[in-house]
Amino acid sequence: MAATLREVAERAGVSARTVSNVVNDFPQVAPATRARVQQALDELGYQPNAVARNLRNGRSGLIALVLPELDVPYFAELTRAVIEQAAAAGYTVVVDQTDGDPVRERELVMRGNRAAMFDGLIFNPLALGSADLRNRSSSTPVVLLGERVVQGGLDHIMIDNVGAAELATRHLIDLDRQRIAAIGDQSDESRQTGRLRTEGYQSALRSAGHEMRPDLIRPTEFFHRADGAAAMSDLLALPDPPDAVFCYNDLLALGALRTILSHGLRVPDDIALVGFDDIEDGRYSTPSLTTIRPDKTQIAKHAVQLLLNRLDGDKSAPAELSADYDLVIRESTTL
Amino acid sequence: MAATLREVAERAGVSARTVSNVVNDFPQVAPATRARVQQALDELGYQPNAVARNLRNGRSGLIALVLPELDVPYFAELTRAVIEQAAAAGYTVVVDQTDGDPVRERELVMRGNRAAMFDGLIFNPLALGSADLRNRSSSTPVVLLGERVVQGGLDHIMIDNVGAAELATRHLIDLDRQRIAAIGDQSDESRQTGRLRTEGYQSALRSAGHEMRPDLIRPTEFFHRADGAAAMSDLLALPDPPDAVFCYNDLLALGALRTILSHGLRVPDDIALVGFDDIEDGRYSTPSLTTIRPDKTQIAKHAVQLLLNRLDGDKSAPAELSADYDLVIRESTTL
DNA sequence: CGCTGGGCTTGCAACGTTGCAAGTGATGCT
DNA sequence: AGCATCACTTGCAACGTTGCAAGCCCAGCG
Repeated sequence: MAATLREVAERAGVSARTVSNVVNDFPQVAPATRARVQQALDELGYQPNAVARNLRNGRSGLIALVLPELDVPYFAELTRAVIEQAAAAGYTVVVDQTDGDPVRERELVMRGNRAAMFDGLIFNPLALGSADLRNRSSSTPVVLLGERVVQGGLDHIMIDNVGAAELATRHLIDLDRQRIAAIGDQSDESRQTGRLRTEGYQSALRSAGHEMRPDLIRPTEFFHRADGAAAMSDLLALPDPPDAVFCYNDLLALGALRTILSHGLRVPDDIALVGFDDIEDGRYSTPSLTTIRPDKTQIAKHAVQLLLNRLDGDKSAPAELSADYDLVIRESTTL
Repeated sequence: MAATLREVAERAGVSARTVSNVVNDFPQVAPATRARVQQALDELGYQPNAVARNLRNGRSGLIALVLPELDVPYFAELTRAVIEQAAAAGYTVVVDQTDGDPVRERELVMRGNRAAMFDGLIFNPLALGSADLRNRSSSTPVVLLGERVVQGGLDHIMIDNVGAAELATRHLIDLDRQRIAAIGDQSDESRQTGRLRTEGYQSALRSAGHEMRPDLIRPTEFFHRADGAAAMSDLLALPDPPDAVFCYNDLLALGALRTILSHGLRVPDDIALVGFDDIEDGRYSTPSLTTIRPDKTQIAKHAVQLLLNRLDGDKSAPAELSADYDLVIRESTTL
């Protein structure tokens, strides 16, 4: 069905090469010829065959974005930004979900036959750790997103999790809260996010001279609403429950919020709440959610730019870039 | 860097064709040869070049999912389902966002050079109407999602919007609500969703003998939280405000909920609320949201299956499939 | 011992595109 | 008139893969 260069050439009475020159806007084509070829192109509705092009010039024009879950708002918003950035550079993004499954992550990132299709990868690991990533056999360039799993050796866009968690916790301290809990700690070695945020949380408490109560640090398996709701139930069941909670992401906070409200308590009057990620849901909850806002556009921009540099043969040392963040104060911490 | 068939062949002392036979598990290869080739494959870490393969057999293995916004939860959840279904069939999904911009929709779906890259499209139109879609010049098969924009002639997966809206409204009637409002009407010809849901809403009111008050039907430009919040403000400002609201999607309902609560009113005591889509946010809001739940997995399954059939040369008449839905009753309508 | 057949392997060509270098014809200069 | 120059156009080859049909070699049979 689709017309080829050769067919257009025949119709216009020129060579395929000349048609190619017209299609690609090469200067060395006589105006008259160009017009004639253009007409043939239009008549046949010619569309360049992307696959053949890609084979010819050795690139597929495709980059893969590999992340845990697409329907988690933070990732959905990040994905939007990555797609936009990549499109601006003429690249197309394929999104792959791993559900945090190490087998799927390995398959997609390490050597999966899928990999041969992509010029590069942007990878937000959940289960895969340093050991895995270090001996990747595939030569496709990767940029990592998220906390630092690998010490050097790979391009990486991250946020200062410790600093951000400190900022969030200090905000609660400044509100004169005495029993500040944390939801989202993770002991699992491969999941650094939780560990780093706990580090920041503790550091803030310590420098404010607060008591450190291990029972106020609640681990969760995932970062979903359900985990936040369950952890909050546990906290409320304590003999001496918290008057403030720092949740390691907004979904946890929204789950916790639901539990608090259904216990007849008020936010922030009884319990103040801070989240992380600044997803849209938190801007419209009641009360709206105070949160750490990472600059998602900047993350996407850096990631795509870094990857494109590698594709252009940039051989410089692996980069580690930190994205900006700030604290957005909303109703959940404002009396 | 990546090894080619020829290189493997040289190393194993056979022809490229034989290596290809091994890679593709063809039966006609002597065990000894197979073993030797396999070893060479392993040693070189051979990965088939997807682009060359695709050129050879005329398919790219790529389907595009074109939708308005990826970071709207309904679409994110739908996208997850489509990716899973497509992956099961060996296809890779490229997600494209149009932001409801008719120019971008046209570019992507009608003839954009992007289109030549995809074997097929799954398209959820927002701005493009029947007139546009009917004279598509591209020969790439399309399956449409959403309300029926085109009368026949194209494959289509839809929900019975009128029936679902009737069900939602009847639920509010059964609660003895007297002044039932609707948020999300759309006059724009190309956006049928709003119109159809209004139709169902009105039909339910009519058959229950309820008064029809035009001032209780609020149009919105988009289906975002902000639109719901604004429309709800207007409704509350009426001399005779509603005691129940049917919102045409969950985001509108969450926005409306926020407005209601911030006015010191209670849900469902003062105002009962029903949404549409069953996004996860609505399951964790306070109160949780009664909503129409379309079977997203089924939608994705039908869409992918229908598209794959077309790719396999199925020439049967265009199909119009309706996905199932049901009413999920939660706190926003339970006293 | 020669011929047939089957098991296994191979070379060629093509998918649609573009880089390269060579080709064409007309123009201008000496 | 002859030659260099220029503007434009072309054919060839190759990207890595696989369908096709032909080829090779050995076993088995007459």
